[in-house]
Amino acid sequence: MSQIQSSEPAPLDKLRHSCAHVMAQAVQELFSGTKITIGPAIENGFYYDFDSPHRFSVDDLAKIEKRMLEIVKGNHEFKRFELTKEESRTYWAQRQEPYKVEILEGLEGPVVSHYTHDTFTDLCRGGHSENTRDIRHFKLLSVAGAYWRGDEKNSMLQRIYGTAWFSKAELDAYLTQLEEAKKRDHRKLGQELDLFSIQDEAGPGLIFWHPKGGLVRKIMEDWLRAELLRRGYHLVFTPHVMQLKLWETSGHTGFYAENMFSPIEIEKTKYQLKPMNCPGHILIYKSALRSYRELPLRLAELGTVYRYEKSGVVHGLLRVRGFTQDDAHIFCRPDQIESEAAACIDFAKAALKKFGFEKFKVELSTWDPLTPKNYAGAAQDWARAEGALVNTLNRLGIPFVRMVGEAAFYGPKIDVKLVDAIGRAWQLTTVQFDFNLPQRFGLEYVGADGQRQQPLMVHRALWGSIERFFGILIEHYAGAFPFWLAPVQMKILTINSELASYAQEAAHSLKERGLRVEVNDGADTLGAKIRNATLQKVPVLAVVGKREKEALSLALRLRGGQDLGAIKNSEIPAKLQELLGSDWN
RNA sequence: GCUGGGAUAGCUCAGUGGUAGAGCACUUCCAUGGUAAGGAAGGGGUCGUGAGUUCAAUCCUCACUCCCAGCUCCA
Repeated sequence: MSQIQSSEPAPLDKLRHSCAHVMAQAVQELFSGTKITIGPAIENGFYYDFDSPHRFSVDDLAKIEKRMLEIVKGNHEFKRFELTKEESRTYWAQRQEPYKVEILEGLEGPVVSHYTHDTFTDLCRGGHSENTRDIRHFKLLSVAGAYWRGDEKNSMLQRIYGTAWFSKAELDAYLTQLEEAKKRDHRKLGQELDLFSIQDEAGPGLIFWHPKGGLVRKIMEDWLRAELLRRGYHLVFTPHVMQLKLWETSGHTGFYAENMFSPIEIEKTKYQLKPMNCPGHILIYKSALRSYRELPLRLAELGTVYRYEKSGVVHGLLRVRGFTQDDAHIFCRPDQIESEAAACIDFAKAALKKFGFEKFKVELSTWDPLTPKNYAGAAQDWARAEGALVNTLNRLGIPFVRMVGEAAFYGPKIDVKLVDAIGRAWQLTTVQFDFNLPQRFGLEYVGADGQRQQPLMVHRALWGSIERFFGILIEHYAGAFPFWLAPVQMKILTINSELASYAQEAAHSLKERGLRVEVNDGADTLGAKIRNATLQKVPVLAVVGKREKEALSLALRLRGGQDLGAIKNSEIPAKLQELLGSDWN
């Protein structure tokens, strides 16, 4: 059932929602005492939430599917009928479906619609297939917990997820896609390619960057630092622990406490591990009397922060407890706010595009005027800040979704989200407007008229965090990093042991010319060496045999299979540059 | 944090109330091979941690830690 959908759902959504009804029927038949709640169509499928004395396991799914197939083959029509709310309440109360009774409370209008097929009826706004025979190609996927009405204060229901399609081909394609997504899971690839690890002995959500992952990170950071300097930022470094009272001034102990590690006490003074970089940059701003001529002052830091995340939410590189933000704080005059916000968005586009991302979703997160106590600052400041961000987005012609109540405690923000290989959306870029911290810290600059003024602040991170962005990159490229980003760009493989010294010499000379080259001169056969290097997704394989040695060359093969034949060592960089184009650097 | 499922060699996993096994990886030896796994031998595990039941626990019970799926929350 779904009472919150718009009037006419898409045909595929109708099919999926109908499939959810059929599943609910099967579940209620097979597991007595099961109460139904809601079961909408979702992207790629559907779910239904049940309250049941039975604990559903993956093994139950096959049983439920079998019964569903029988129901579907019964060629039952989906029939709509209406009851007044009062009639409906009686109906559901008699059937002992308390969740349906509760849903009714929230519905408007004198009558509510119901849908029936075979023996099953649901309170439902509708949008259904005509007949159960339309539902042929479905599969139940998983069982999980879900809070009633999505509120963690409510009881936990059991949710069964499934997928349904018009044709078998579409269903199979979707299931194959799920398999493919699993293969490019960054946690799996991170281990297989020896990029990073998370160690039980060290703690959850804390990342160890291995040599190869560290090298990719170094390349990412080099690109970013160069771009920061080119765009008028200053690079700074600030301490990881600072006195707790600084965080009281900033408001973090009040508004952000539940996300912070506990303070550390030393010599009777409390220190706080930093959850954000802003106060550090503010102290640098305050270290001198600033002139309006210095603004905008853009302070950037690859700043490592630590945040307490609930144990159930840490996830590979994508949700961690210690991470490095590509952070910056821009101190500016009120008349500069829109141009600075626009420059941030331009920078963000460049930073994502460089890594192969073209598509993303933009959200404008605003405060919720109904709960002002969750935010710092006055209503008119929030309105003004929001107006500035809306103007910027409109002027750039960027479509966005407004997210009420999603703002940071100190100001509204523009967020950019990317969708990963498995369809999850992850927040990366954030551009946040802040009129609050400048006030709390008493920031000033001397205006053209010699009067002290208060600057405004823009917080921004482009990749969000290097860990998260790296995780998404691994999945995006399925571990096959483009040549310029690959930790090992070329692997030289010897045919027999007599070629080891020539291979080392060739590697040395290519390294001198800036290529990241490794040699495999071990005892494996050539076939095994090729297989290993291929599994490591090395972009260029270079085979050395007697012929190549005599011609001072290497026989190159690109990832993907393109055979370049033997090329003289001295000509290799130029040849690769020519072939690889934008992947070269 | 919540619901459910897990934790056995570096990795992927099998297995049993009488203290363990495979494949890959690793080491050594043989082989010197031309584009996705050459052959042989060997080393390696307090079976996540701590209690309990038992003559005996990797296996059964409980607690904890961590991991996985989802929910809630977030960069």
